[in-house]
Amino acid sequence: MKTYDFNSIDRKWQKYWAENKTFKAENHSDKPKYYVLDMFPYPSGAGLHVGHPLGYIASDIYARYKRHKGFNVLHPMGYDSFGLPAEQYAILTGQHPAVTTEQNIKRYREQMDKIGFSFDWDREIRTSDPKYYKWTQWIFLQLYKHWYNQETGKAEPLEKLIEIFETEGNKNVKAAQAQDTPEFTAEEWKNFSPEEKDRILHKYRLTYLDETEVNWCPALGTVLANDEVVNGVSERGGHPVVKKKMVQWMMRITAYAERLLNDLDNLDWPEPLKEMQRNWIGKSVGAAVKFKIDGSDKDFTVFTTRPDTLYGVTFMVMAPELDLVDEITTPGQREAVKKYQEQAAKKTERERMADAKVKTGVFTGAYAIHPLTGEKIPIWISDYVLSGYGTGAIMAVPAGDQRDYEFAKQFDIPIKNIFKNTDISEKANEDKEAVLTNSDFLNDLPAKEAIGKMIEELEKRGIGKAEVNYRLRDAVFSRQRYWGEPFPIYYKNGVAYPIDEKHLPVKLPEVEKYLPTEDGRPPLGNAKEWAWDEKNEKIVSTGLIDNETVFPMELNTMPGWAGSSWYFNRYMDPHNDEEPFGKEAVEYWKKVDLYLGGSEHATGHLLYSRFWQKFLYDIDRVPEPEYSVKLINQGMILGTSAFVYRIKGTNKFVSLGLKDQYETDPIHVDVNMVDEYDYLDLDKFKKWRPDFAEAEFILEDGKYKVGREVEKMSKSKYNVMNPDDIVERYGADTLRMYEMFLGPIEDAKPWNIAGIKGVHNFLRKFWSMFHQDGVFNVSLEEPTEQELKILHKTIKKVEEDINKFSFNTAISQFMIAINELGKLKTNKQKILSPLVVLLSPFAPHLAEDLWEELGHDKSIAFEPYPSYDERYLKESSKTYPIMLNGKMRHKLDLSTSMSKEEIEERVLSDEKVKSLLEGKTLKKVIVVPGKIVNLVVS
RNA sequence: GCCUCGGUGGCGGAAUUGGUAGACGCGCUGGAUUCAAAAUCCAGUUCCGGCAACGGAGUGUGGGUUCGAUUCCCACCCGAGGUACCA
Repeated sequence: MKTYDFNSIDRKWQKYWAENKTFKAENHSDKPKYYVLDMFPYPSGAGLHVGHPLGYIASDIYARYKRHKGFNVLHPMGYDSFGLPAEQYAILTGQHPAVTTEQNIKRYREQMDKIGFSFDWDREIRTSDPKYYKWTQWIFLQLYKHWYNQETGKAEPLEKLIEIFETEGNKNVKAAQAQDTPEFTAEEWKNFSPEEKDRILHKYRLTYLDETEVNWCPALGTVLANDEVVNGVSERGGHPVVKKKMVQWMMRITAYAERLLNDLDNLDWPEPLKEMQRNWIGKSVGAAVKFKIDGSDKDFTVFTTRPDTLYGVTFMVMAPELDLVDEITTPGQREAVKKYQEQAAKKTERERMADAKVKTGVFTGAYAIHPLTGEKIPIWISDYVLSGYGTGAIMAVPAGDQRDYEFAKQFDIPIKNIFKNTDISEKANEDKEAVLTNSDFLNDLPAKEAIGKMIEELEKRGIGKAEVNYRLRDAVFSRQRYWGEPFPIYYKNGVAYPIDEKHLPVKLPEVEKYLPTEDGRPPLGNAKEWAWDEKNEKIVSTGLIDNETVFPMELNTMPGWAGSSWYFNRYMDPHNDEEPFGKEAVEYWKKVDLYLGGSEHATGHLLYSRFWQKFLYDIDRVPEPEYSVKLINQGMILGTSAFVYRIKGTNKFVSLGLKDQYETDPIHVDVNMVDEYDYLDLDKFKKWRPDFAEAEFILEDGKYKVGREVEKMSKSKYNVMNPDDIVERYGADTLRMYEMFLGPIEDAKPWNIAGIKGVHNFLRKFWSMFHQDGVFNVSLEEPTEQELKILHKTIKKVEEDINKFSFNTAISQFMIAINELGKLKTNKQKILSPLVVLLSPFAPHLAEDLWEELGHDKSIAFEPYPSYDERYLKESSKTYPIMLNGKMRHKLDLSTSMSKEEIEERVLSDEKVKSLLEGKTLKKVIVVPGKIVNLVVS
């Protein structure tokens, strides 16, 4: 007898879709377009685990749903295939990263194919493919050739800037630029040497070289961007990170800070994610105030959000790294200052954070002059002031800032109380409602009013002005790595020059070793063919470098986020060799309509890609300033780790229930060696690792019970579950539906297959409705009113749920329908046929198969989505709860056509209601039609 | 510390312009089928009391608004994520 044979159904239809290119998206269509995108994966050696497909399944359901709704759907997939693990594997084994990457991609593809995604694989892209990174390099060059004009609020070609320089110098130019840009006239500009001009232009470019303090990770041998450093250690591997000054390529993302911040308001993104980006950008509004240095004509500027507290300043603090510190330090203090600076420089990020509780610092011996009172104010240095934020110097107001307060207490600096009726003997008063005193013209004002007044006064006297500051910093774009995009850059006399666009892609050269060179240069320093012949415009052997005609090329590569910052646009036109993507294609697809991915990319990929999109928008390459207006975060699927407990210093393992009697170390064991009742397979365990071969056990009831804990899924925790086994055992449709049934997409949830039976049963029941004794048997009879009601209710609810991305409740609706129809033993074609279409996004393999059995010769994928008929949703009567003071006491079936008055009359005449009201006074009757009747009694 | 989100049965989770709390699934209990088991089907399943009808309690805790609160307001407790000397 034939049964629901999911394995052969899966294979049959996966083959069919591939052969017929069912999901190929065209760039022309009469249908409206819809673009559904998943964050593409990094193809790691471990393969897909059950967490990866969660988002892919959700987006696939929605993509398939949209096809049924008559949309031309773009649903692509690709690989973020440059990255660290492949390179580290190469260092260990000598295997070229391209080879392992290729293998991993093959495995990923096989696994994805088994789940039945409706991707258009003809559009697959890989960031490590020269045909792709050609355009990543191209975008880099465009950034290199543009500057950010704050007057027009967008990026403009450098030629335009040069024009301005030639006519009026840079005096009136408002640009995002380096802080140390000198001021010059048109005349001076014309007299600059070409090198000087280059150097100056460099200060304006959107990508530029700069010696900056970077996060240097010695263990990884590379620099890291701020978002790659978590709690003072590297995100990958958890290695210590130190500050180091290095010349690096930078991305001037700060130019876009305001737009990146403002445009968040128009995005339909999860609120926490938007909040993370807002905090990361960290806008603060305040004032810049100029302080003169006592006994010198030098001055310096501080940034403050509380200019109203200027009268409370009792000392100044500078970051120890600030150049100005050396200039102002008095001979007497020189040694102490130097010692402190050295200490501060040596600290790792982590140490600095750990030491944050106690304020440290040194007096420079110098004094500043208070701009309003003329008082002498001592200047200190301390690492609680950061060189990278604001001007790296602050005015300290111990009465109004807790950090300044602690510093003052630590070093016995006077604290001047500038707040009325406030006790500051214990801590500073940071309340903005506090009213000022001892503050001259600001007396009796709260901060809100005083800030504006102070700024007005500062501007009038020319000693300060309103200013906005951002926490966001320019992004480091260089990595000392091999497996990334090379820069199309060479160096002549220490100045960087671009390699012309027509020579792209600049292909990654072969190297013998993937480690840095012996003299500490990045891995590309090992390349034999890595020099630029300027005359012949081609890459030649490094041995030919003469710095006359042949020059060294850039040895750094681009970071992981380069390729992922624009891939969504490439999918629109993935095989274009003339442009990154054609105008016509982007005009058609415009932007991503639905983007699915994890929130861990909030301040990395999701911020950088918005930045590049805005740049591409400015240079008129894309029609939208935001590439993804709707974004959903899928939650992580966590693993359920298993532990055995080894008695300290022995090779003896004690079962969970008895472990408290011993001193033990918990050890992760592979979850595949543990059964569903948490009992360990001892034979497998002994064979697992050689040092366990002789293991002894202390059992309870003859068995070994493991401990369980929910953790992130990872190879090292031995808690990874692969989707392949589930697909083999239950079929792809069961995996798809089960992952969705687990709970809301956004929630993190531990993986357990306890409930998978329920979903699998549903699919088998559904199959059974079309078959009798295993033989296809569907009736052409007209459905009854009752059957139609079930159908139309289901259509309505499922569609509502899909539109809310509430796939777990949509699946519940299917189960309810099947239970109800099962009771009626329905096998009518007119009921089952629309239900198959409805189910198709969730269980596409089964749906295709039943669709074929129903006599169709085309894929179900483009079948119109059934619509519901209101008439079948109306109830003729409803069971009303009858409540007494809000508590349910009785039920009555009443016609839905009755008016409020009729309902009230009918309820009050009911015998049971009469008996309930006995001995009580009825004060009020509340009737909510279709919902409840509430009797208010006393 | 600050920001954001959340707290509902044995478990995953439903339900909010305030209106029958616990849909659906898992698990569990009983029954049918079977020599038996698995599978399947039927019934029950928030907790307490009761054979039952029924009664009482109940959405983290305490208060408030309301005829009526999981939903709104106030205070607090707990958990998750983010962030941390950003002046």
